[in-house]
Amino acid sequence: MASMNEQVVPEQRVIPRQQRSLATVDVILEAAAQVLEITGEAGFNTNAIAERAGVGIGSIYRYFPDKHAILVEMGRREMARVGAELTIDPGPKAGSLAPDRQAIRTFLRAFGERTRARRVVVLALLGQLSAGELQAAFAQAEAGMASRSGTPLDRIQLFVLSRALLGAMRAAVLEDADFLLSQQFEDELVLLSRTYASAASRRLYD
Amino acid sequence: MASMNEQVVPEQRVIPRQQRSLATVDVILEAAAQVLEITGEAGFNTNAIAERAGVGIGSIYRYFPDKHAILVEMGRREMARVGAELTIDPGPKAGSLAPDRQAIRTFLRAFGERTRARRVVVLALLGQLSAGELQAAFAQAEAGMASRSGTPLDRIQLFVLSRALLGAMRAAVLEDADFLLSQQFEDELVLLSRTYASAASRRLYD
DNA sequence: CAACGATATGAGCAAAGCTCCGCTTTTTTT
DNA sequence: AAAAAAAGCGGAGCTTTGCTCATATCGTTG
Repeated sequence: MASMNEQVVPEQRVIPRQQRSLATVDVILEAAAQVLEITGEAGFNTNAIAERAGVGIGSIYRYFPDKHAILVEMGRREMARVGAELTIDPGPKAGSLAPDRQAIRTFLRAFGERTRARRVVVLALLGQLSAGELQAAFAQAEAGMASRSGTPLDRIQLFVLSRALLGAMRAAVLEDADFLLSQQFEDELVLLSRTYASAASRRLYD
Repeated sequence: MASMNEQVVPEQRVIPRQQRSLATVDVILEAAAQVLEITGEAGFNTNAIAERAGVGIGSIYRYFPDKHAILVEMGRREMARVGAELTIDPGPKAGSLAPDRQAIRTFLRAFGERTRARRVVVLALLGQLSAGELQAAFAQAEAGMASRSGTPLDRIQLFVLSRALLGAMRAAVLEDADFLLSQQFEDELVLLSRTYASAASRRLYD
């Protein structure tokens, strides 16, 4: 269903070809983020977005099939930022168990930073986007865990590990946990990942 | 904010006193569930609910402050069913590590059963209800983990453990994982819980 | 049975998502 | 460079939907 190489437009809408239209899309998304920050989710409506962006409502619906798609694209871009930090991430050469920990820490910090910068936006995205819509964004991180050196996990184990980590991070953001950016929280997530991966790869059930 | 002893009515709405009104609330909630199952989230609107329930729209708003509150109450009742199974749960007498595992298994199975019975409803609830709205429902399970015999966890560790488990279950339901009711999935969650709790209580960071 | 609170109703209001079609700008064609 | 075609833009207004409110009926109590 999802295309792989266009940058911007979801679903059966027009693909922008001129620079003008790409700029319009950017303006709309930026306005949407601002509306969200200023008026909260309650005031997040298409008219307000159009007005703030200085474009007609029609222009929004030229590029987005519906209002929700705006959120989806915002999420995609937000997560791309976080994902980018993961790839830039100074992957350790020494083939120890280190990759996990480093990736988790990087991911968590990038996540935390975005939350600080755009709290309401991240909240809305985590709250409104479906699992599938967020999944693609996290696929990168998941792949990282899979390709870890010494611990081959099957698909169920990989699922459990990635969703458990995501669930803890998600909850910390949504519930506004004061320890989101703390050292201990990072440590706990790393510990969780490490202990489970180790036991799971050896299938130490009971 | 939340009251503690009324059974039915959220927020600043009228508390029903006559049997008739209690029945009305039940009828509305059942109709809401049916509308959700039949027409999906798209068709989940107040008019449809009222029509299916055979009551006026006004009657809905007599007992629910807004549409979302209907979902919240549905969630509360759904979770109460799951929670009930937890308390009935044959808690093991021998003070081993068993409580966790048993609770997790019971919880997961009850969860899975409700999902089979009312798939769309559970999906909508997990998708639409906020963390805080679901939190109360899971408080019981969390308390169970806290009062486990030999492993004292601090609040961050408890948060990580409970949200990680919930995150994995939630994702399995939302993403329609085929292994939701499988033995291995249960085993993995128990393993996750056991390995992390053990290491965390001894603070084995790195 | 009178009177009053509790319960029920549904027309209709207000707000918001979204369409439609005419207008303007940019690109392509000849 | 003019004309034609394509792409982009706008906003009045249609439609849906959440929700209110004035009115009517039911149930209970003295």
